[in-house]
Amino acid sequence: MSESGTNAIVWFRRDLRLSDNPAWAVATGSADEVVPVFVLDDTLLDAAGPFRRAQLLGEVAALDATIREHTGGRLFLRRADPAQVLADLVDDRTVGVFWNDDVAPYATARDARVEAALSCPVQRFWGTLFHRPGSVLTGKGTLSKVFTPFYNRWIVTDVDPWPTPGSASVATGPGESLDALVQAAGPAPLPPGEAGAADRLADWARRADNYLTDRDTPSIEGTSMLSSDLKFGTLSPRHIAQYLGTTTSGREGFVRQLSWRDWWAHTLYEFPALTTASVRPEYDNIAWRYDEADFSAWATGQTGYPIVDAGMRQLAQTGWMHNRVRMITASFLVKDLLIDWRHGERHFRKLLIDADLAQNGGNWQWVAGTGPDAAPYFRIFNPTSQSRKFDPHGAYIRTWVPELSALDSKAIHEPAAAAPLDLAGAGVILGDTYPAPIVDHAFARERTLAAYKAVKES
DNA sequence: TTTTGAGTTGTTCGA
DNA sequence: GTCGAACAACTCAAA
Repeated sequence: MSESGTNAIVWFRRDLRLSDNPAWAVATGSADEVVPVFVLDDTLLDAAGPFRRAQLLGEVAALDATIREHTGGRLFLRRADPAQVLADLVDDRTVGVFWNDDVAPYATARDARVEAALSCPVQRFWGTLFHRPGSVLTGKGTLSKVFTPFYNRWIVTDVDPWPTPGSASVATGPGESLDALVQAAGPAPLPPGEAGAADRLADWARRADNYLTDRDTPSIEGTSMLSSDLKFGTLSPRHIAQYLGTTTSGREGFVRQLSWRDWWAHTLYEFPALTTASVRPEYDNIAWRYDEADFSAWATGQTGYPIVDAGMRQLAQTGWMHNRVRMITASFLVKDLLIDWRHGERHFRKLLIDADLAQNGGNWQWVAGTGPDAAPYFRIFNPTSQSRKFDPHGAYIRTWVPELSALDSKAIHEPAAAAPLDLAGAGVILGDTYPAPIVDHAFARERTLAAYKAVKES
């Protein structure tokens, strides 16, 4: 740090980029020198499974490299309590600490604590969202509980103008080394940093026109693959939307999904218990069953429903799952096994590279029918129909459930109903090389309808 | 205040 | 095989 002149501290959290970052931009225009800081929080690190952990560490290392390349400075790294780290950095030359806010309850509590511990001004921004919470409201001034009215407002809401970066120099103190942690975690699953994100966005722009049709086919790359960038903030949602435009129905449909992201974030900000309590409280009275063996079969991809097993194995092996299959597997846990959605939410949150409290919690509540604007409870996915419809040739199943790969495209969706000769010819022995279904869907469907109906009538 | 219309991604049944 | 309607009835936004 320079011996004289003012400085501004930028606390990076889940906005791991320099471009289109309001906290960074304002800070670099507010002082002679900027100190970029990242604090590794063991609470968050421990909550992350191996994939997100490796991605996070890769992103932090990449941010350091970007700062070095573009400014000659270094990211100041510490593994400690953020309130302590930041309070120690502040001195009488510090004009302020700058960061982009996060809607997660852990983050809002932590940030309040940090702000209280600091003796200098704090400037907070909403660089991780398209529109700030509270800025997209119904005519009555409330957050819409139905998505479409939210979207209709969202799409016509003016964006807050974001400032352009200033010319401050960047401090060079690197703090602690991450090398040991990075080495232990292994390489990031996705090419990290703004460079990796820019490549993914450019790639997506070549495919986005087909989004509305291709997004439902898990065997092809029909989705953006930008979820990790939105999680870690290597891309801003505004930049994504601006880059893609809405000139085709596919692009428009994708930008609509960015609106869903804001809606869930705004919802979590207003309802911090999104991952622990049903938004529709009557559904917290459902008589969930918790069967350890069933949950384990689901988590490890051994349910006997090939599309479910394929998805759960993709998650376990890669830290990512195709969106259509996230719905199918989540529906299976809740509506076929009648296991509380919160168990599934936690499992996904642990393993997903892109796990985001608002998105994961909101979408689990959507699947379970317990959330705002959720699927009606009687709309129960049939995993076999979903499989036939969205993986018609079984290509996705064959990739992740190789013991079924020799079955033809008719038999592969439902091995338990296949002819014995077909199974034998494909080397499949139910209950041995591949599990028999752990539950009968028709029975499970009736069981779930009854359980949901029971709490509505009480 | 009352009314009206609409609601991410489904399934099943019967014609 | 394809199509439309019923499912079961509710909540919410907006006029």
